[in-house]
This record gives sequence, C-alpha cells and structure tokens, in this order.
Amino acid sequence: MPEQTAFTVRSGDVTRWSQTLIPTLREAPAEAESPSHVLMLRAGYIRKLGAGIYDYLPLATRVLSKVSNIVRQEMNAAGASELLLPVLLPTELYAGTKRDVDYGELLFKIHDRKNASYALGPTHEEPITELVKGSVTSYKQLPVNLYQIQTKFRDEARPRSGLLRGREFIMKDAYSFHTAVEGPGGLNETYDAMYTAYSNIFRRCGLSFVPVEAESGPIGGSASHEFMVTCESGEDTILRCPVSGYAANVEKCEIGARPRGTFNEPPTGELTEVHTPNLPGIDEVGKFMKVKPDRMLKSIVFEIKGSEGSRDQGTGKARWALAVVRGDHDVNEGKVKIAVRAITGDEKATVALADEKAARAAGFAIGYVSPRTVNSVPGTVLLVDNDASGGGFWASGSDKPDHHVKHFNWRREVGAALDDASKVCVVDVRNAIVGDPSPRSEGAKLEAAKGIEVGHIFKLGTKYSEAMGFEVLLADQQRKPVIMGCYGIGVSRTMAATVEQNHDADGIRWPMPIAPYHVIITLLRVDEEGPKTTAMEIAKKLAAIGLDVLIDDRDERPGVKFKDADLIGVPIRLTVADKALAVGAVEFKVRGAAEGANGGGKGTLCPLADVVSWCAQAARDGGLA
RNA sequence: CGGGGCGUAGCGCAGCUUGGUAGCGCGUUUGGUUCGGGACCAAAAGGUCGGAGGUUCAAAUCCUCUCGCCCCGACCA
Repeated sequence: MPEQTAFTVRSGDVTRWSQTLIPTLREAPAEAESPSHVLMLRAGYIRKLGAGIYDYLPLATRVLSKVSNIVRQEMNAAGASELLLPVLLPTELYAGTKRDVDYGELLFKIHDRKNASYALGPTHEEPITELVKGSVTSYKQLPVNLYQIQTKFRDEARPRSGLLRGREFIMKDAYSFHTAVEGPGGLNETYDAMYTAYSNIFRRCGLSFVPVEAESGPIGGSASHEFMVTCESGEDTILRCPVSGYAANVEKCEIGARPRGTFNEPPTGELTEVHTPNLPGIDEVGKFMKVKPDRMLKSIVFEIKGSEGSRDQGTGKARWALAVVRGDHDVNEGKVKIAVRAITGDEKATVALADEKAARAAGFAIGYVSPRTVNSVPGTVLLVDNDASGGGFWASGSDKPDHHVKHFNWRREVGAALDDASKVCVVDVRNAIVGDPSPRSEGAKLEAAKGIEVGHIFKLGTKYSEAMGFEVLLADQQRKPVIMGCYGIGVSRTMAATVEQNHDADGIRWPMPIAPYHVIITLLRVDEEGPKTTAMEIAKKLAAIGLDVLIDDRDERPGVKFKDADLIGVPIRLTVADKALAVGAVEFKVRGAAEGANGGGKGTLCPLADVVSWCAQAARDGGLA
C-alpha cells in the first residue's frame, strides 16, 4: 500500500450482518440441483422470481461488481471504452441482418401498446453497428473497441442450473471496428489483445480455465475462441492435446492423421438382409442384430445449399451429402460443410440436416440409409469418415424401411463410384473423442475435460457491416465495409461457474479477488460490549488497507454462525470471543484450510497487534492485487 | 418441442388410493434456561391446499380445463 498519494486509495467496506440481507437456508429448495444453484440459493446470494429469472441479493451483487471491475480494468487497459446501449431494441434494427429470423425463438420478442415489435437484446451487434456507423465518418477514427456490461435476454427453451443458463443474465459484450484485418490497428491486433485481456481477467478472478478453439455459431464470423472454466459439472466437452497445448471444443476439434481403408478388402460373407422393425436407435439395432456399434455404418443425409442459395436438382450439381461414420461415432456438421465445399468447389456452400420428407421423396429411406444411395439418388456426394472406410465386417442400413444388412462390403456394394473423386471422398467428418490422435503433435492423443463457457471471442469480419451498409472511405480512395470483432463474457455465469469450480461440502469457497467480503468476523457474544468494540476496531483497520469485512453480529448460537460463515464462503474468518481475547488475541482461520471432520477447525490464535498483517498476507496469498 | 415428475405455512415434506374439523420437521414470534460447529423447555402466530369449472349434502382428495415449476432429451452464451 502506498502511504500517501494524491488520490484516495480504495478503502474496504464494513458491513454488519444484522443490517443487511443474507437469508441463508438450512435446506435447499427442491428446485435446485447443480452445486452453484443450490449453494447460491442456500447461502442467500440469489432467489428465483421465475424460470431462469433471479434476484441478485447483496452478496451476489458484491461478487458481480468485483468481477465487473476486473473486467473493466482489463478492457480499459486493452484500449476499449465502456458505454451503455439500450436493452429494448426495435425489431426493424434486424432488418438487414435477418438475425431476428436466424436467432429464431431464442430472441425475446415483445410488443408495445401500439403493437409495435421489439426485442430484448440478446447481444448488441446491430445497435452498436448502427451507432458507430452514424458516428464514425472517417477511417481515421478507427479502430475503436467499445463495450458494455449489461443485462441480456434469451428466450431459452429450457432455462436450467440457476444462473448458468437463465433467460436473463449479465454479460460484458465488446465490439471492435477496423479497416483491415492485418497490421497495426487491424482486427487481428485487437483480437489478440482481447485474448490476452480475457486470460488476464479469468486468471485474476482466480479461476482454472482453458481457452479453446471454437465454431463461431449463429453470430457468424471466421475465427473464435471460447474460454472455459474447467469443472466436473460442466456441460461442454473440451479436448486437449497434452503435448502441444492445442485445445478445442467438440464441435471444432480437429483430428490428427488417421489411417484410411482401401475400399478393396474382400467381403466377409454374403450380403444378408435382417428384419429390424421398431428399433429407434443404432444401439438398439446393434443389440438386435448382435453387432457392436463400431462395426456398423451410420449414414446421415445432409442437404446442400449452394452459394446461389437455390437447389440444383437435375442440373448435375450436388444436392445431397451422405456422411458415413462408424456407429459409435457422431457426425460433425461443420466438418461435413468443409468437406462439401472441397468436393463441390463451392466455397460458400452450406449444409443442413436433410428435411425428412424431402429426403424420403428423393429416395433416401431415412433411418435405413446405406452408402449405396450415392448410386441410386442423383446429386449425392458420399463423405466417408476414415474409421468407416476400411474392410472387415460391416452392418448398414438396407435402403428400405425396417431392414438392415450384414456383411456390407464397400467395393461390392458401391462399386466404381468409389473411385470417382467428384462423388466420393474419405475425410474427417466426425466429432473428435478421447484418445483420437492430436492434430498438432504426432503420436499424442487427445484428452477430454468438462467445462463451462464463460467467455467467447469472435472475428466477425464484415457480416454486420455489409448487412447494415457500414462502409468507410479508406486512404486509398476505396470504399469498404468495416471489419468487426466481438467479445463476450458471461459475468453472472462466471460467478456461478466459480461456485461450480470452488465449493466443498460446507459451502462456497470464493477465490479472494471476487469474494463478496475478504474477512468475516464472527462475534460469539453479541451481548457483551468488549468483544463488540474489538470487532469493530479490527474491522476498521482491515477496511483501511482495502479489505472488505462482514461482521456477524447476529444474536445466534456459535454453531449457526460457523456454519453460515462456511456456507457463504468468505475466505478469512476471525473469531472474536472471550477465551482468545483473554490472552489478547483473536482466532484466525482461512476457509478450507485444515477443516475438521464435520467442517470444524479452530484456526490459530492471532495476537491483536498482528491481525491486520495476517489478513493482508492471507489476502495476498489468495491473489488479491 | 418430445418424455418424465411436482405444485399443501417462509423452506423441506406427509395427507389424495378409500371425499367428512389440514398435519409434521425446520424456520418465525414471546418468555425462560443456555452459549465454540445448525441447543432445550413452554406458549404462540402463520394455509384462497397453484387457478377455473364440474360431480357431491360435503372436495386438498374424484373429473375436465388451465397456469406455473423441475429433471432428461432436442436446442443453446
């Protein structure tokens, strides 16, 4: 701490439990399931107002503001400026970008008294682009990076896990505008700065996290990274290469070189048809036929939409993509798209899971499709995953309802088409799984971990600026759409993810930097003036060096106070009571250290004169800057 | 949106099958005894049984409709 500066150094807060609202619960409400949800409810951080809608009580608000402040500091340091945009957005704003349609049901739509249509902002690409478009008149004003911390809305199909997936949540979203991708002031420079800022933010929050390569999703764009807080209860699976450090989510993860089959292995037997009625999934079919899923071929039909956006039936152009993977693998749509672009040469082609009716009409026996349809359905390209391309025994659909076949053999069943590179290729079209070869380090195998996405950065490119007509005249007299990036952090989700990652049987264990209070003073006898005065004096001294202090001055029994202190998760506990005071000391304990059998643990006697230095040291050890 | 489940006191639950005065634990209030890991004794307050309609002499309980919430899946920051 600097002894003297021209400006006020932040002093800590002192709050008395009896004067604030921390309604702890002995039993968790039945509706809560995930650890963060249960604990934040029980510890009096949040209350539910409706599905996916929560009150933030004082403790939660303190955590949120600490997270927000770290976010602000790092964003500001990285050259971004804070602003505040409206939540309420006229639907016309989406006219150019069509995101009201793309976002679909997720967009929270409302109507005013005149029945005009509005959306509650889920993110703010449109309003920010509108704003900057109207304010930036010269390329010389770029680049600029603007952010806000604000409540966002999504009409989630299924809100769940408390704050982890709500319909209303707090998010920091930043948007940058550039005239170039490369070079000083370019998108890449800001993207990299954001990557660093995000790493700083989550590190400073005291979280274990990993940045992973990701698909850019409905926001659109070219490159993106997700920041994942690692924890067992995470919904997302991330894959990592232990050697190179490569990490990606399942949707994006590449797979290293794999051997491919030759298609020319000898058959294992006569092609045999098996009647397999009323079996919904590949596992059921496999069980019925007594074939392991990894010896079955799963054929999924995708519809190709060319860059013209129209379907080209009968013109010789590809209309269908049949992705074939092993029965125990999952097809990856993003990889199918890439493969389709390569095989058709159409760089803007997109794919979507085929509409069942349309696919049936074209000749696919959905549910019973085999690779043979590359010959029977015109305009079909066949994308065979490496692991599905070899010889040996295969079971497959039979191209007619309720039947499968055994002893499928590539050469015998599909024939010459296999050699036509414009119709068939062997590529990676499946999701990576644990144990797959690393794409970045030969011989290394991918490892899996669970995580919660708390941050996401995108290179948007010109998607929004083009749609909304935001162009600037560059130095070379060329008029070009502005290049954008966007960068989000789920602030309320970060709080919840922190709890998911940092808790024990007794309650929350906040990392020091974002704990609602750094120190809780547990006052055992409230009816005696001496201890009370001592507690207040200690609190003032701690506040003076910038620590936030909660004094539990409730008239409760010691057991209740200790349990509650552990529950709400304040990192340092000082117990002020007769015995220690008699020897001029208080009891000092760091949350989680040397817990007794039932969460007990007495801590150590700390002479009154040393209380401030002990707490300061513990706060520093806990990562408080 | 598909499947499953639940709405009874602030929280957790029983009662419903077989209709007949709405109950238990925790919490709350008052008094007393206590006081280092969710004390004890005594007294008390607190309920449109999610809502609407129906059947019945009578409905928390049976029937119909409806609203809300949770979990799994689809989807998704």
